[in-house]
Amino acid sequence: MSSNVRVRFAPSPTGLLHIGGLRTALYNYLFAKHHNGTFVLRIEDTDRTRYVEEAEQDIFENLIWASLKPDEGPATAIMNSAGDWPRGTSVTEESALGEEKDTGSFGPYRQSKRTELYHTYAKQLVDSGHAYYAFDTVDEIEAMRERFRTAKNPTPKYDPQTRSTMKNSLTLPENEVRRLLDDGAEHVVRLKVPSGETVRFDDLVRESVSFETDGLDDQVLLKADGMPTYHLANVVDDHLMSITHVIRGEEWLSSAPKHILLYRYLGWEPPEMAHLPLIMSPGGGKLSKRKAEEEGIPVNVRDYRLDHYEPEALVNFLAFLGWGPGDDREFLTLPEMIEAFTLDRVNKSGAIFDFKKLLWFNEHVMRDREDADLARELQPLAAEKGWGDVNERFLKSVVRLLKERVSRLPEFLEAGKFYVEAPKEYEEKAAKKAWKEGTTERVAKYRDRIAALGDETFVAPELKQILTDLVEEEEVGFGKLMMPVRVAVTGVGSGPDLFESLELLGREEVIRRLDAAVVKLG
RNA sequence: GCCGCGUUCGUCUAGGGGUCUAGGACGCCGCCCUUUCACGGCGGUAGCACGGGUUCAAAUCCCGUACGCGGUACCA
Repeated sequence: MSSNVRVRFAPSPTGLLHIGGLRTALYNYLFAKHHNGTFVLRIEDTDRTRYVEEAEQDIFENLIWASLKPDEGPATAIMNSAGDWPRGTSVTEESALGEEKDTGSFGPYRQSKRTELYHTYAKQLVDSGHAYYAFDTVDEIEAMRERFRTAKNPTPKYDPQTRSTMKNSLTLPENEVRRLLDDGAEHVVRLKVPSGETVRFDDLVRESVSFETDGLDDQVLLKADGMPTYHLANVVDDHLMSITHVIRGEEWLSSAPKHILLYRYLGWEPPEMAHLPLIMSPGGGKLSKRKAEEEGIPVNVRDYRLDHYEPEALVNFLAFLGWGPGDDREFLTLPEMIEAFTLDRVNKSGAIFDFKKLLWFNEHVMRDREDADLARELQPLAAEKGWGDVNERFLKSVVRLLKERVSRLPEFLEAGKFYVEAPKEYEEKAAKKAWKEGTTERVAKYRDRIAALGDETFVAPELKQILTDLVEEEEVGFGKLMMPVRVAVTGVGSGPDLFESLELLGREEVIRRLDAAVVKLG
């Protein structure tokens, strides 16, 4: 049973999907699903100068990777695909934009394909006296700002005061306006903002918000290139697409009153609005690409996908940046989040991106996954890293031994490097601490005893027993032999269970490494 | 500058007049477990921005200040 709740995620294809964008999408998705509603994807490609070819594709891929598949959206191969997308893989080639039909009946879902609509409504606004044509060039507007600029007002607006000095259909005689229009003179359509009014609305996150219209400028609705601005397009589309709730970032709060005015002048009921707190950089300020990367935080969702982060972890972490279920749970599956999600639990203040906490979520998700599953995902990475044709069974053992000590999938390859490659050198501190008087002799003895083991008996319990017996005979502590063996075999002083590791390496390899260490460290 | 929004441990948050000597989580520190390191378990550290009100009572309501953030484009 579906309700009439309809929300949209409306990114602009001006760059790769940003982590903040993903959170906005997530909250929209959660809200929609919580109410059995519809999650719409709309591409706001009205800025032709900033259009980035690969951006749209990137948005689709990453939404699907994060399990936030839109119910309605533009026509693409990936949108029409089954849904599950392989973790951590780039799929650009295989999923090239297709010519399939849109999913949903409120399309087209790309604003660049809806321009006639915007012109119709812009015309309607002009005819009803709530908008007007303006013929000023960019230079003329700049000159106006220069003219009215004062210390108190560094950026004069195009508003009821200044518009009377400009070239527009409010100041020009009617026949002149007609002539300019007929001649195809470059022009824009501007919203005629009233003076002396208060626009108030109830934000679902912030409650009552109000603005004085005197603080607003005559927003351009239709640009000279014929494209609408965000303001017009978003209002027209949200209405035509029957969007019931607009859930977007706080950076839009300031323009909300202009939207309210547009709904009013178009004679439409505005949707409910919810402005989400921004995701902040640890150093302060909106988490911008540059700022984040300076602090070592990737901002593109693609980076996380290609780096094999667990999508469930990223989603869980992002959900908690500005929202919480209200109880003590920290780990929630997507269905659990859907169940718990309400806008009144969304916070008002910005949330700083805590990278360590993301890693904690990632570790948790990884440890919950099956060894075989992780091994399968690891295999291509291992091959890439030059691990040779290691089989899945071997990788599964590596995963089992290392799972509790890595934060991200690729780290298996670093932490487990010694499983495929003998140490070239020994960590100095560890070697010095392990290799003392008599060590060489003891290691040699251990080497000889385990060398005598058969293939079936070269197993962890046996290897441990032999070492235990030997330290007893030698009357030394367990670590006096265990640590040197560990350093000899792995090169470092810490790591996963030694005997399991020896078993996995196999007799020949272990003997080789022990011999090498006796020579180098003895 | 102007407009708007915000402010509980370092961070994410619970809390919405008395049950708050403010709860949980990440991080950090310590202890335990242990063959090392981790994992895990236990414990600790640390916070209501400030100043005025209102009230018998305020982290919670009101006002102001400070600070932070956003907006101030023919970008979204």
